[in-house]
Amino acid sequence: MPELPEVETIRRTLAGHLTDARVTGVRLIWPGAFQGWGELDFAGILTGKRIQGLERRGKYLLIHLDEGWSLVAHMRMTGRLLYFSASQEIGPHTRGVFELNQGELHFQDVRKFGRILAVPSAAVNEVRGLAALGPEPLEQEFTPDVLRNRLRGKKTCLKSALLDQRVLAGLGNIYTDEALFRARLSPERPAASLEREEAEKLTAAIKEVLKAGIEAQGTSFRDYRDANGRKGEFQRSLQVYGRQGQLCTACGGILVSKRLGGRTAVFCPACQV
DNA sequence: ATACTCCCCTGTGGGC
DNA sequence: TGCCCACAGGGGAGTA
Repeated sequence: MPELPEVETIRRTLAGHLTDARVTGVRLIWPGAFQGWGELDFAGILTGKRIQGLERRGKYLLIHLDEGWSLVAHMRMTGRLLYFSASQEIGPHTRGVFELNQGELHFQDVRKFGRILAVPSAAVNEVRGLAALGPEPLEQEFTPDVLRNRLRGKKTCLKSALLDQRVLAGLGNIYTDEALFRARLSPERPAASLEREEAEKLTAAIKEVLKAGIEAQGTSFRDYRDANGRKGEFQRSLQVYGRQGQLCTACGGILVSKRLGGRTAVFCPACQV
């Protein structure tokens, strides 16, 4: 579910509530979502620790605790981290509750794909998935040259390459479709075929659409909510995602959807070349 | 290494 | 109306 703008919004809406809070207890309702470290169990690691700060890397949310521990959380498709200032009844999809000295943090996840790991802060970079993460698209270091280098030698289409978190971190199905439309590039283009000028357009489009997504506090196409349970607004600004069969906002043609690398891409076959 | 497909789950919406 | 199937903001395992 959450892509970079949604995870960033969760981080921002959670930071004020959690920073300096102490974990007083942990209730694992569906333990499969939580993983400890070696012989140390998840609840044992957390209990008593104080939260020092929150960090985002790609679609991962890192919650840094004192005494050298961190939580690595990934929402996958339907995960939510919700903060409540007072004790709150659990819902049917609540997989775990972090009791704090002030309030509670609930992890909800309909599809049970999301995971939260407790790891030594020094070992965060070794966590599978995090280890091979590509560059952060909103950092200055992410340039057209970097993008072209990352796509060099790839045999897949542009859409699949952009979804590969090792190429760059944080794009998912919504924002790849939107970025490709803004750059007027077809998702079917061979990833390695971008000319210099096209890479410039795509780099700019990726940065713009992610910034706009963050500004709108994410896309609530269906499940996504921030830490306060609020929806985002970016679904109102989507130009292609979910609009197959509707009119292209640029040329008035019909948007098409096509399965590429196991995911659905929506695009304008006339505008995007 | 790279690039596919399948799979993990539950809920929903469209077609019949 | 009800049933069945396909599909859903993701990514890991397994396979060529």
